[in-house]
Amino acid sequence: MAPLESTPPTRRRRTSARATHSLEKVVTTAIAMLDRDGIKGLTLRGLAAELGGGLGSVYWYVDGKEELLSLACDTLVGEALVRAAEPSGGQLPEDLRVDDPAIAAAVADLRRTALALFELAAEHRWLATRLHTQGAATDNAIRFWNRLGSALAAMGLTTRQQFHGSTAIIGYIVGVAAEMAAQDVHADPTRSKEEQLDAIAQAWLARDPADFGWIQSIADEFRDHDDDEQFVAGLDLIIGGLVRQALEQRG
Amino acid sequence: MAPLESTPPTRRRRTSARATHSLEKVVTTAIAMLDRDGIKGLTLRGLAAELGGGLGSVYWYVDGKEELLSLACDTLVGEALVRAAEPSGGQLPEDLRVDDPAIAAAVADLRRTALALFELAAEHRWLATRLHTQGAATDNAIRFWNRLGSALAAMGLTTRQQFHGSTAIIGYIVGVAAEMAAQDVHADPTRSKEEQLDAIAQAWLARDPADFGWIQSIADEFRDHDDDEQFVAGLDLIIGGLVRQALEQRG
DNA sequence: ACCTGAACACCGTTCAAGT
DNA sequence: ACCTGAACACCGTTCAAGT
Repeated sequence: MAPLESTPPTRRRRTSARATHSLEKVVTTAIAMLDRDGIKGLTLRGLAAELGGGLGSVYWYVDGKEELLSLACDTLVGEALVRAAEPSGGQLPEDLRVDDPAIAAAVADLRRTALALFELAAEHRWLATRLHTQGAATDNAIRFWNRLGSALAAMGLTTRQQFHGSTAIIGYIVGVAAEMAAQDVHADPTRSKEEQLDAIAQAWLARDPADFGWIQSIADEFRDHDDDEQFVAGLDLIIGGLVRQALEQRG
Repeated sequence: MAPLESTPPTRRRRTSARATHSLEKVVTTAIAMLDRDGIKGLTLRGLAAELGGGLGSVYWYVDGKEELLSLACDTLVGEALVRAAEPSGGQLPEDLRVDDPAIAAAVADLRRTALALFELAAEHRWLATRLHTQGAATDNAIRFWNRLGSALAAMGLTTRQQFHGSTAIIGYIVGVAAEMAAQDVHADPTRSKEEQLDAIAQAWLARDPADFGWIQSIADEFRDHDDDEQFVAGLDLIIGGLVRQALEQRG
C-alpha cells in the first residue's frame, strides 16, 4: 500500500470581485451532486448548470473531473479529521479494556478516528470507492494516516507494527465502507430495507445447500444485521490484535 | 455489508457452427484487455476489434459493459476458489499456532482462502476496485464467502461471530488490494519501484513535522516495504482476534 | 481575471438489416 | 442463430472569443 506523492493543489485565488463562484462553491455543490447522483451521475455540464454558469467556467477552477473528485475527497476527509478531534463519550468494549492508561487512551483515540472516517463514508456513499482509486494522494488523507499512526505509536508498538497496523486499519475502513455503499447503488427504492434483506436471504435459502450451506446458516443473522455494528465488530478484531502486540511489547 | 441478490447469468449457448467467438472467448479477451488497459481502457469497440468482429457482435453475448465486467470478476473469483482448494505447504506464524487441531486446520484453510483472492487481485490490478462496486452479487463471490464462513464455523465461533468475521476479512482483503492496485495506476513507468518509493518518502520528509511527524518516522519502514508481507500482517491481526474468540468460546 | 459556448474526440447502446 | 455498422445520445476536454 504505497500512497502517491502528495500533490499540493495549486489553488486559484478565490477573492475576486467578478467571480460568480469560488473554488469552495464549486467543490461544495459537486459534493452535493455526488451525494445525489453518484460519481457517474456527476457531469460537468450538470455542475455548471447548477452553478448557473457555462460549461467551461468549471475548468477555470479545476483541471478536470479527476481533480474535482480529488478535491471533494480531500474536503470530506478533512471533515473526518475535525470529527476525530472532537471528544467522544463512548466506552471501550470489554475485550479492549487494558489497565495501562496510555494504551487505553491511544486505543480510544484510534477508534474515534476510524469511526469518524467510516461515518463520513456512510453519509457520502461514493466516498469510499473514490478513496480507493486515489490512495493517500491528498493532503488530508496523509494527515488522516498520520493521526491514525500516531495513536499506534502511543500504544508502544514497533515502527513496523505501526506501519502494518495503520495500513491494515485504513484498508479495512475503506474496504468495508465501499462494500456497504455498493449495495445501496443497486437497491430497489420501492422496497424497504427489511424487505430487501429478506429477499436476499430467501434467495440464499433456495439454493443448493452443498454449495451454499454456510451462507444459509447465517441467513437469520444477516436478515437483521446493522452496518455500524458490523463495522465496529471487525474494527475491534483488528484493534484487539494490536492491543495484544502492545502488551507483548511492553513486556 | 449486504450482498445483492444473486443473479444467475442467462448464458447463451456457445455451441454453434457459425459462431465466430463464444461467451468464454469474449470474457477471456476482455480480461486480457482489462489487465493491459484497466477498466476505463476496456472499450467495447476495442474488444470487438480484438475479437475480429463488429461492435454489435459483443452485444449478442453480453448485455453490456456492466455485465461483461461482472462475468470477468466472476471468472477470476472462480479461479481464486480453485487455488484456495489446492493444498498449501505454508506454516502458520507463531502467534496463530493453537494446540486444538480443529481450530488450527480451520485457520490454515481460512488463510489460504484469503490469500488466494488477494493473489488474484494482485495479478489483475483492476479486480479489487470492481469487486467493490459489485458486492457479493455473482455466484462465485457468494461461494467464496461461503468458503470463508465455513472455516470460521469450523473454528467454533458463534453465528454472529462468523458473520461479522467473514465480512471483516472480505472487506479487508478487497480494501487493501484495491488500495495497493491504485498506486500502480498512477505509477511512473520510467522509474523503478524503489525510486518511486524513495521519492514519496523524500516528499514526506520535506513537509511540516507538526502535521506529518509520524509519517516521517515510518518513512524508512515504508521505503522497503513489501505488499504481500504487509497484507499478511494485517490479515493475521484479524485472524488473531478470531482465534482468541474461538478459544474463549471453547471455554 | 474570469467566463462563454461551439467544436472535437470518444464513449456505450440501439437497431434495422444482413447471412 | 449470429453478426454488421450506421446512428444516437451523452460524455470530458479544448479553445478562440468575449468582458
